[in-house]
Amino acid sequence: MGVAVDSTLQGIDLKGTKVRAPKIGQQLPPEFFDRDPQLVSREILGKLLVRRQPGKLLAGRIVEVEAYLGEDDPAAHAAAGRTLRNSVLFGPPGRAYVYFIYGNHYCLNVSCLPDGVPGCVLIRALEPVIGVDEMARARGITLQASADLKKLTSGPGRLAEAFGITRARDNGNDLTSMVSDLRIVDDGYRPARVLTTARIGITKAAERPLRFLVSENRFVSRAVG
DNA sequence: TACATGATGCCCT
DNA sequence: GGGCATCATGTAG
Repeated sequence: MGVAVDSTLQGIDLKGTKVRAPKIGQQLPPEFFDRDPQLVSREILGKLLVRRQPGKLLAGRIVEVEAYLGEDDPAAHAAAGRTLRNSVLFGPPGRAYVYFIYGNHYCLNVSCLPDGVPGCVLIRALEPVIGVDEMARARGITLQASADLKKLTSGPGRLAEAFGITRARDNGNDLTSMVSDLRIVDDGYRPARVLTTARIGITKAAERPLRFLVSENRFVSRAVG
């Protein structure tokens, strides 16, 4: 293997296999997500997405997200109103909204705003922090060069696969609950600089600056420019 | 019941 | 930079 991993965490086994439930950081409360998705987007950058299961611990730092609003946002799944598929968006804040796209990929969002008001943040890229080997296994990738790390979680479909996120398993789960195996925590890290650009891969309302990313971070799905 | 679509990623040129 | 796989979902008929 021999691949170096940039990490701001210290004293943690990066392979994540023999870690005995370390306190990674502070659990984000539901109130954090009970706000405008644009504000949540900015502030969720730098936080850790954590998957904790028996014999498995994964963590990745959130470095790129997009905000999706309500009916005033034509690109949002909530724009056409509530359906069986998007009902999580209309529920309480801090829940996982997972959808299946292009017959191949899952994407993870976090619901925002109070119960009854739709809105979410799409997690688009992570910087791998804990459990790199497990992520590589899940992605079917052999880590040989440092550049291979970027293939693990740089993109919404990629990170979902690396973390084993599926609709059947995670949709509707409370990311702010201590008993949930998928959570978002704050370990104190703060991005030095946040950039804002147009959202990626959409046709409607494509000009709105609702994509947020950590400046200078190599794990974003697409460089600015 | 049929059909059009898509908040992607991978492979090829 | 462009083509395309692949299927759950929503909507029209």
